[in-house]
Amino acid sequence: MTQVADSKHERIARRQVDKFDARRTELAVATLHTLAELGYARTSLREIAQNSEFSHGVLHYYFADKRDLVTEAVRQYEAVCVTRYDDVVARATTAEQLRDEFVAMFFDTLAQDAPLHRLWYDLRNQSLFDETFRADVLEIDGRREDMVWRVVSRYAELSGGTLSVSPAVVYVTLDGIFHRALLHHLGGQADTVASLRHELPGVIALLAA
Amino acid sequence: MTQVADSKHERIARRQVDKFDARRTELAVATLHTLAELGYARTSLREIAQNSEFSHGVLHYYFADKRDLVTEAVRQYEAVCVTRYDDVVARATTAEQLRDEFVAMFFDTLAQDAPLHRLWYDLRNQSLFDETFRADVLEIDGRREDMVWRVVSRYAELSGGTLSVSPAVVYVTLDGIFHRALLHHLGGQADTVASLRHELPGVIALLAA
Amino acid sequence: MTQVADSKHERIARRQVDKFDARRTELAVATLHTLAELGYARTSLREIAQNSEFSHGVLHYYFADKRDLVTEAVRQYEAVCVTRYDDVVARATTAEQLRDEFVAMFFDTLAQDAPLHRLWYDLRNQSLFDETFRADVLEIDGRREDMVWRVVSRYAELSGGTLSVSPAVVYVTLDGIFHRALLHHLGGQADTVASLRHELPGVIALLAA
Amino acid sequence: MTQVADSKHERIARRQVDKFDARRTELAVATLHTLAELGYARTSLREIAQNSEFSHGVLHYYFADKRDLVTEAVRQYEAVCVTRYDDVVARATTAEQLRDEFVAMFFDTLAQDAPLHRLWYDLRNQSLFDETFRADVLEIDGRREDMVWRVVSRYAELSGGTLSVSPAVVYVTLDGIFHRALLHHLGGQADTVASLRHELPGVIALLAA
DNA sequence: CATGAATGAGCCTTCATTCAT
DNA sequence: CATGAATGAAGGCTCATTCAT
Repeated sequence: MTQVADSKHERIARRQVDKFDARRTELAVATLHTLAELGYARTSLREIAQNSEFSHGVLHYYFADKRDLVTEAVRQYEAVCVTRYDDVVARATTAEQLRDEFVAMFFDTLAQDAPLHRLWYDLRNQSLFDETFRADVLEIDGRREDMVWRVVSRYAELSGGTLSVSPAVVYVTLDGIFHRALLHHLGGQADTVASLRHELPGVIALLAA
Repeated sequence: MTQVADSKHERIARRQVDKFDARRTELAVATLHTLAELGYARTSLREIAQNSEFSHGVLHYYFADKRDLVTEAVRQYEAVCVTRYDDVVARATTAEQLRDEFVAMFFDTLAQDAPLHRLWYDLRNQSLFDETFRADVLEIDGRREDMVWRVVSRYAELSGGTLSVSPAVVYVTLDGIFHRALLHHLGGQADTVASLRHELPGVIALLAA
Repeated sequence: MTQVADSKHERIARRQVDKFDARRTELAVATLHTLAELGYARTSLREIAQNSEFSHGVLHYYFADKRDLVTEAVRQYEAVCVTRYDDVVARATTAEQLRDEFVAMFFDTLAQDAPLHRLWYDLRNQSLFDETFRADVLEIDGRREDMVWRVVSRYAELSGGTLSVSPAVVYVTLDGIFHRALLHHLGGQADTVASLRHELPGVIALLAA
Repeated sequence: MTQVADSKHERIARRQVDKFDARRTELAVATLHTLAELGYARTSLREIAQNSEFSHGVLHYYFADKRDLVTEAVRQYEAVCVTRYDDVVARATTAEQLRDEFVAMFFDTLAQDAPLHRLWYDLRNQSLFDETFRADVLEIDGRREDMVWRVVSRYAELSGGTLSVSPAVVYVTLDGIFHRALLHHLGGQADTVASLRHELPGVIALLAA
């Protein structure tokens, strides 16, 4: 009977853990939007709570502190942002198609998800000062690198080219272009963004010559 | 005699303006260090003052507000950081020499001035959310781009190569490498930094093939 | 059941709103006393909090800013101070009784509530410089005028006299006497106050001759 | 010789005292304007200095502290404001003329010197909280009372009427009208001011019936 | 579990005052 | 004498965090 009771307790406990985690995730997602809007330093827990359907007390119930909450939010970002181009890679049959679809999506998400992207850069930057997020940031950065590498190496494959630089360099180059385009996009300088868009195919070709 | 008196007053006034500006600069430099240590969001005026030999009231005496102070601090950064490689360019007689000295200085300042560099990235990031510093940031970013371009175009000249990408792409590529090296340097991952160092000459060669 | 649950929520919500408002009022009253003691310009939120049983953070929890708090405090004052003589008017059966009870209460509240009255004059004065409170001040001033008019017109009615001046002039005259009496009361000049008291009945008679 | 030297010293000392006082007066007058614009509580010594041709250090040289300065400024106000109607009284030959000229000047200075008048009320109000200015305020108030009394008693003389109320009541009535007119003037309610102007002659007649 | 009342450290800023020059 | 550099107390306000209900 004890055994039965125990397993019942276990089931309940497990279910509660699930519920707990589900709620954490829910709160983290809600957090992500406010965070993206205001940036890490300017976002208060009250603000987050007000933009959600929860009280700010509940944030402290589910998260140890602000860092814990933001860390969880970053992980939610990760889920979305490290596989973005995988479909493009999967369905591409020619190098040109891959390149063009990649470029299109690249600048599409730039405009669509600008706030979310700047949050990513914000948090990656925090990790220069604060170890808290560093491990998560490095992991996500690695996955983004992998994602980009999948695109460019597939491009090389399709185009018969060879990659002369490391995944790291490929990543920082494309990410650098993205970052700069974002900066000018937010600054309202559409022409600079357009120049970068125009130049991107050539850069890809250069990397995988 | 009035004239004499006037010119005396003028001399005094000029000297005082000089003194005022000198003190402003002094405080801006002190600010820069605290800022570099803690990051923009975590730096308070009191902290800055405590790291100087003055009271925090002095900061308000010399600067209209925090924004004014930080802007001035950024300008101090600029003075140092947008001409760093000019001597290297000036004295280089061969492409190899230019490239090697550039790489050496690149990783030297990375290690030496890591806090200052991360501050730069921090402020550039702030400008994604807050237009306060955006104009200054864009201007400095432009100057950094020019600086990098001077290096790479001189390299192409010496090596007889041609540059197939724009200054913007050259900049974001090298700056992306720098940023990533900084992130790993601060994360204690010396091996990643070493890889990037090892790869940098090839990247330069690729850009100016 | 949803309905039941909703109405339960509503009841809770209502109760909380009540509690919230009750605490606001409580704090506004506490504010009023500190304000009355020190005057508007010399009263800080920290001081107000210290004279209450709460921390100063609470003031910011219940009030948007200092202006909001002081406005609420003024409204508490209003509730007390614009109907003060209404009972006297209601129960008076003869002009003499009305006049005498009015005079008695006039100098009674002068002595009893001197700090509160000087606060009123202080705030009315602020509104000469700062329009923040001007609307509230003008409204309260209007109500005070009405209150005084009710007294004097009832006096005229009972005495068979007629009022030859406007409510505004009646008000400024009696309020002027009050203000001066207050000034001398606080200055310790009891004799001047006594003179004014002695003369007040005649002034009322003159106004409603 | 000692005596001669002494008397020389005395002469110099006297002259320096004169110069000292002259400078005090000069600074106090300059102060008055800034004070009138902003009100007592909102006026900083820096602001005063900036609106004058002096440095703020000099204010501390000539005045012990802010109160000392403001007290001196009030005394400058006094010089102007307690004899304003004396010429009107002196030249009046009929009651109507006196009354009309008084009313004209009354509302003229109201509009012309509104900032100065509100400063007076501000300082008179400070004295309800702060003994510092009380003696000066009471003295000035007494002189203003005398000034008003000279007008009204002369009016009674010319019109053959008798004054049935004390100087104090006459003063507070007319001053009350002035204060209210000022409040509405600054509040932009010209109609209320016009009503009061229209009614003022009747009030004077009533007081000196 | 969830709420929101309450706390108090800390931030930016203002300002009277002191004092070396 | 006069200046203005420097100080530090104090003010309004924000916010992460705690905790009774």
